[in-house]
Amino acid sequence: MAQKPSIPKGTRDFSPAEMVRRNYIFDTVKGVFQRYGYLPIETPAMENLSTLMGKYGEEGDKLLFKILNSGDYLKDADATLLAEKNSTKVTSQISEKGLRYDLTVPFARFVVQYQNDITFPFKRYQIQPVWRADRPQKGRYREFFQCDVDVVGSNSLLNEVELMQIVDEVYRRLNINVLLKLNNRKILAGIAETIGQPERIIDITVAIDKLDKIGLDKVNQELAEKGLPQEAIDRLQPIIQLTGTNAEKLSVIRSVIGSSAIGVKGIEEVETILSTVAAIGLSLDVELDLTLARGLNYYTGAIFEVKAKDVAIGSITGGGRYDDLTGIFGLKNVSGVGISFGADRIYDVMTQLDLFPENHAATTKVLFVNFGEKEALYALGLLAQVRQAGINAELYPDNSDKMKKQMGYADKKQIPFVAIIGDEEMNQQKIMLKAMQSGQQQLVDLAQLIEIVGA
RNA sequence: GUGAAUGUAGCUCAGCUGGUUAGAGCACUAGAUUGUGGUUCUAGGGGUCGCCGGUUCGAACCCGGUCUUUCACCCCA
Repeated sequence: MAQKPSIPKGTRDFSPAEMVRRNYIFDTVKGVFQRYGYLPIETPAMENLSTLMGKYGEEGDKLLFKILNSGDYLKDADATLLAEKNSTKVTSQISEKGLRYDLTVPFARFVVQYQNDITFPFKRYQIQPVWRADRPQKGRYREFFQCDVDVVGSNSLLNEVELMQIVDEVYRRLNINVLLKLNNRKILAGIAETIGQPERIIDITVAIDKLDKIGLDKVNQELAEKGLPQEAIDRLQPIIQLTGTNAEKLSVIRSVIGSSAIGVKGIEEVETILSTVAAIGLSLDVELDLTLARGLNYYTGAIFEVKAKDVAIGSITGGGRYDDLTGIFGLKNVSGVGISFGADRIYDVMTQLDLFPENHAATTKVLFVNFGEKEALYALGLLAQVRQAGINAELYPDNSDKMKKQMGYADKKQIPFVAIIGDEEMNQQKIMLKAMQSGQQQLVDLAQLIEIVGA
C-alpha cells in the first residue's frame, strides 16, 4: 500500500487561494518598506553553524535545525564521544551547517562581510522563511516567514520613530487594530543597577511579566526564590505595580532609578521617541511596558512588540535596537535597529477577523472553451489580443473534454466569463460570451469582449 | 524539554457497557442534459478504523507501546 504522504511537523503547504492572500500581506509589507527607502536582500536558507550558534542563548541553540554533513559524516567523528552518546559534542563533528533561525543574525553577518560595499546608514528589508525546532502549537510553526526591516550604521532615534511609522502604516493598510508596546533595555539595566543586582535583569523582567497571571505575591515570591534580597524587592515594588499613562510611568521610573546614569539615558530615549511620535501623530496606540523581555540577549536600547487587539495570538511584530550585533562578527561600533513582521501570524489574525479583501486580480477573468483543433487555433489568436489588453485569460487545453466539464472548470476556478467559439461564431466573427454569475450570454465581437470583461 | 488530549472514507464527523456485512453529510465519477457550470434527481467508486503488540470465542471500542495532530508550560514571530 502506498504510504500516506505528509510533511514534517510544524510545516505547511499553501494552496493557490492561500498564496493569493499571503502575497497580499507580503506585497503590502513590501510596499511600505520601499516607501520608506529600504532595499531588499536575501541570504541562504542555511548558514554555517558557527555563525548561528551562541547567538540566541542556550535555548536558541537547542532550537536550531542542524544539517548533517554530506558524505560519510561519521568518518571523522570521535569514537569515544559517539560511545558516550554525547549528542552536543558529536553534533559539532558531524554538522557544520544549520537552517537560519531568524533574519537578524544572517543580516549582521551580511553587513560585516560586505562592509566595504555597503553605504551606511544601510536600510534593508528581507522577507524569507526561518526555521525553529520548536514544538508547534497555536500560531507557532517550525517553518515561518519573517519580514525584517533594519537600519544599521545610525544611532539616531529617528530610526526607531521611522520603524514605528512603518508599523503604523502596515497595520493601517492591513486594517488590523494593534497595540505597540515599547520598552528600553537601558531602563531595565538601570533598574537592576539601582537595586544592586546588575546581573539579574532577565530574572527581574521575567518575574514582573507574570504579574497579570500569578499576582503580586507570587511575583515577589519568585523574585525571592531567584535570590534577590528583600531590600531589592522592596525597592522594586513601585516598578512592578507600574500603571497609568506613559508619562506617569516615566515619572515613577525616574524617581526610582534617577541615580542610574544608564537608566536615565533609557528614560530620555523613550521620552524622545514618544514625543517625536506624538508630534507626527501615529494612529496606533503606544504603551510603555517594562515587562517586554524579548530578545534581551542582544537588544541594547529600544524594544518593540506589536499585538493584535482583537485576536489572542501572541505578538505579530517584534524588534529593537542592538548596538553591537556585528561586533561578534568583528565589526565594532555599528548600531542597528530593526523589526520583524510575522507574516504567518498576521495571516492567522486576518483570517480570524476576515480582513482579506476580495481579490480576483490574480485569477483568470475569461476562459475560452475548446471545441477542437480549428476552434482552439482561432481562440488562441483572440486570446493574444485579450491578454494584450491586460486581461487574464486562458484557453481550456483539452478539446476532448465535454463542454460540461469545461464549464465546470470555469465554475470551480470562479472565472467570471466564458467565451464560447464554435463554427457559427467563427463564421460570424463573433464570440458567445457568457457571464457565469447571471448565466446570461450574448454574441459580441472582440472589442466588446475586452470592454465587458475588462470592466 | 515537561504535562494533557486526539487519531474511523479526500474533508467534517457518527458508530450503544466489546458481537457478525463500519455509516452519514460534503467532495469525487458517471448519467438525466452529444453547445452550457453553479441548483435538482439517479447510480457508482472509495476505509486491513494511525501503526505494532496484548487481553478475548470475538476488538473501531479494553490494555501497553509507538507515531501524528492539537492544547498548555518553557521560550518565541
